[in-house]
Amino acid sequence: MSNPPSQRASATIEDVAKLAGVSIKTVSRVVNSEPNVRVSTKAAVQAAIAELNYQPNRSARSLAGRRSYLISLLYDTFLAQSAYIMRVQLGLLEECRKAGYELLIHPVNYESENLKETITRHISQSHIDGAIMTPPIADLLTVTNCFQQHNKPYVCLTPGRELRSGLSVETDNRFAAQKVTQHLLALGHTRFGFVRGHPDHLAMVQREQGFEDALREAAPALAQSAMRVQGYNTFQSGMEAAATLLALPEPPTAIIASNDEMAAGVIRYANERGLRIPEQLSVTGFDDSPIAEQIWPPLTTVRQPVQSMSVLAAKLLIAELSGKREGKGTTVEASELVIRGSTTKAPQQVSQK
Amino acid sequence: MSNPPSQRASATIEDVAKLAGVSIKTVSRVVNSEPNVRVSTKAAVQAAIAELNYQPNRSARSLAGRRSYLISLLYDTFLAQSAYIMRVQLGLLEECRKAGYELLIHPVNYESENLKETITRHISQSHIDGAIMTPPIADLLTVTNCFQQHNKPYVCLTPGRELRSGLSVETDNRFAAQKVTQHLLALGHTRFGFVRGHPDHLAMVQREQGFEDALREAAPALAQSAMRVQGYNTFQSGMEAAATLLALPEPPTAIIASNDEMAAGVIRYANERGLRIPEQLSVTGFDDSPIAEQIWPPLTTVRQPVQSMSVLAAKLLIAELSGKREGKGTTVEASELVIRGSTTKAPQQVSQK
DNA sequence: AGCCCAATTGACAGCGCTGTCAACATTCGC
DNA sequence: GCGAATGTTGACAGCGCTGTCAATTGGGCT
Repeated sequence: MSNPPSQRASATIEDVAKLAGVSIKTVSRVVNSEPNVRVSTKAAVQAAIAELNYQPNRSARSLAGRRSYLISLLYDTFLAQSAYIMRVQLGLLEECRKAGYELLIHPVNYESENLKETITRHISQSHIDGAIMTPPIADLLTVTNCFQQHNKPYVCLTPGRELRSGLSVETDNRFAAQKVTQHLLALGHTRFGFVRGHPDHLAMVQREQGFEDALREAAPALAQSAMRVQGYNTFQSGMEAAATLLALPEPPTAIIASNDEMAAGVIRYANERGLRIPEQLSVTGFDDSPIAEQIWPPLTTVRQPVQSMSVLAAKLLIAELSGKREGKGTTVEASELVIRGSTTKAPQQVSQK
Repeated sequence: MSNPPSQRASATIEDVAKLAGVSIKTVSRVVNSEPNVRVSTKAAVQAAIAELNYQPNRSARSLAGRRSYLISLLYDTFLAQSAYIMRVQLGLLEECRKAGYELLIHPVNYESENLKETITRHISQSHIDGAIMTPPIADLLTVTNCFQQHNKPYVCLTPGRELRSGLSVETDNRFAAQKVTQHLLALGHTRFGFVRGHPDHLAMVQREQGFEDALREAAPALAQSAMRVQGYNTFQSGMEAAATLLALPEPPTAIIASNDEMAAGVIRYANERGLRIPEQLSVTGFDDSPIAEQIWPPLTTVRQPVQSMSVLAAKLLIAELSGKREGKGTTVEASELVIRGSTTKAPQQVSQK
């Protein structure tokens, strides 16, 4: 005879409590998986929740409690168009949805003067529970300190430095770059060009170190003669780097780019110049972003488990928020060399030392 | 002598009220730009707000009032990795930030059985004020009806159908496709291949109509002989479409793909087969996504003002939410033909009718 | 000056939930 | 079988803000 609560836009905790014949607080306990609820009570409450299709109100929860169930993804505006960030978003979203969190997307300019204020404001205004960030944001002490001060947990994806606090999910950039270089060495290449990544992105520096490691290990002279050019992670900067490298009197026969976009730029430039790839020039990238398979020839690169890393990052953060961190804060995921059509044996050289 | 409120994590409306010597409610009025506040009072309150760096608490606002300052972006999981969605996100984010809104990212599977429930739950649980959606989600009556029922405003980006209610930002797909086709006709092409877009994405159907329009206008026989192949908006499906088209006894000399990813797939397939582009085959895309400039040869395509359209969509929605809709709900933005290297004169034909 | 209407302001009751704490129920140890 | 320890439950007071409505003020007019 009473008004069915289903008519309401959404059932409240009170409706559930009434239906289950318990107090509001007990429903709250069940919803939040708190201990000390009798099994039979719990079942009754869950039945009521299911019947009313009850969804806790996030605003009320956030206002009353200490948690907002909001997680933020921070990245540089620069990356905003990258396939990398899309994959990160997907991974995070997947995990957030499972755990009942919402994801807030926050591109910020990492070079901005008032970055700290921007982030402080974001933290306090949006009431986020924690954040996940990618380089170069993750590499800024200003930012991580800010989170520390606010006592908000955060997870850095592939930070390029040791984290004083906070969690991280990393990958073996240096080792992977070493493997790429060794792959080219094994193909007989001796004249190398290296396209550096964005200098503020420390993971990029690690890639360069791996490159150096491999060359030095093979022959110090190689490291000597290899040419390094600065790039900025973009397709355009890859083209420019290629222009520089291929204009050398003794141009390289293999170019290692610190990411796929730049490698694609190199290939594109070489194509324009009529260079045949890989016969006349081998090119490698890093990341295995979609573009690696969409250009011709397809790119030899390093596959980063971006999506699984993001899922992991979300899991770490959510575990931390739930107060049940398992194990240590840093997790390393392996990457994998993917050999495609952009690399082959070095062209015949005039001489051999 | 009193404790400086700046020590607190964040100032509350009460702090501001005290400092300005007015009531909480008056501060609320100023914050929400409500009328009937004396200019001098308003100034005093604003000064206090500035001094305390006060940020209203979104949760409290949302709980007490009717607005959550949360907007959702709905799109199909399918699109989740596309450059298109990235650009949409950027545009929306830009505008949301200006207006103090947060953006919630919601990829959903448009083929899912319980899509309606998923969205209903999203609306009620996250307390969103409104949503912006892209096809194919925007083309589903189930979804738009759902928003209508909940009385939540929404904006559709390039919906393929007349909207019964709701706002939209559109572009002249049909006309643009016509222009592309005319460009190829002017280059002397007579054997056309058309790669259809995803059938559930109605804007893609409009593109096909534009193609038909142009052919019929030029010569009905052309429309007769043109070959249409189904694609699904992906690079991969573009490659498959190309395989079908180029295996024909009389393969086309020009292939019009309904988006850039598929066009890139066509070019990639042609490359693999050793076909020279554009000399032996002209290819066009649609959208002007980044890939258009990253492949070789660069793609002749139609530039969609995606970012400005998204900004506009956000503006429309926010205006609607603020109760001050200006003008009508549908806005059409112009697109532009961008001629690059993937199209040229038709190769010499054996005969001419 | 006196009266009325509109502009301006504030008191107060929640929004739906969680934290605190006290009340009550059950179990354990001996 | 009794007190203590523990498990289980609910009453209640807000969280920070907005909506409602009543109180107060200021002007314009006669």
